[in-house]
Amino acid sequence: MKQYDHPLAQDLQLSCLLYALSDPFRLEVVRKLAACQPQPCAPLQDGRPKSSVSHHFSVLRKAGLIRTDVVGVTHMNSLREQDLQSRFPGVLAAILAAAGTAGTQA
Amino acid sequence: MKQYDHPLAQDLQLSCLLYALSDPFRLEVVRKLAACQPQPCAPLQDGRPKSSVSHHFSVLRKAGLIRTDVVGVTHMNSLREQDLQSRFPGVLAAILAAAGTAGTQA
DNA sequence: CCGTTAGTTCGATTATATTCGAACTAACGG
DNA sequence: CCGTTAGTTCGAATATAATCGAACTAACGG
Repeated sequence: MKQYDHPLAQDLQLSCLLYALSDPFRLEVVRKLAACQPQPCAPLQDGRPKSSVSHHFSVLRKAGLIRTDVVGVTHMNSLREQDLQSRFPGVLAAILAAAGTAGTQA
Repeated sequence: MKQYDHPLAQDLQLSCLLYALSDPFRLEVVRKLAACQPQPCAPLQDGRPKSSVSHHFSVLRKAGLIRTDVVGVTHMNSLREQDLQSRFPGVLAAILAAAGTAGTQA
C-alpha cells in the first residue's frame, strides 16, 4: 500500500498554488472536496478520461492543495486546509468563497 | 491619447485572475503596484525586454487586475482594488499578504 | 519637424500544459 | 488465482504561453 509524496507545508509556493487553482476543473475539484472530505477521485471525474483526471490530481498534490491517502483500492483525497492556512493564511478560504459566489465555472 | 479596454468588474473570472497571479513576475508587479500607485511600466521592468513586460501587463489588464491610463507619454498603472474587492472579496488582499510573508519570489 | 521616450504589436522560437488512449499496477472479492 | 475496480504511467498529439528582437506608434520637447 504505497503512499504518495506530498510537499511540506513550508515548501509550498504561492505561484504553484495559484497556478493549480487557475484551472477551472481543478478549482471545481477543490470546491467539491471542501464541501465533502475525504473523497475518492472517481466521483470528481466529471466525464473526463481517467488519465486526464489523474494528471489534474497530480498537479493539485504537487501544489500542496490536496493530500491523497491510498486506502485499499481507492485513493482518498482531502484538502490540506491546516497546512495551507498556516502557510498562506486566508488565501484558500477567500478563493473558495469567491468561487462559490461567482458562478460555478470561472 | 487613446486608452485601453478594461473588462468590467462583473465580467472578471476568478480563473483568469489566479492564472495572471500565478506568474512570479506578474505577482511581483502587482505587489509593487500595491505598494506604490500609480506607476508607469518602466520602473517595474526588472531588466526584461520591453516586449515581454508589455505582454505581462496585457495579461494583468485582461484579468482585470490593473487599469492602465495613458497620460502623455507614459502609461500609468494602478490596481483595480475596488473592483476586485467587490467581485472577489478578500482574494487579492489574502494573496498579497501571503506573497509578502512567503519570500519575495514565489 | 525632428529626435526621444514609453510602450505596443508582430512574428518566430521555444517551453510548458493539456488531452487522451493504451498499457500497467495494486488491492480486494470470490 | 482470476477478474474487477481505481487509479497511475507512458507516449504522442495538440494547444497555450513565454520570450525576445525588430519594426511601429503616439506624445512631448525643443
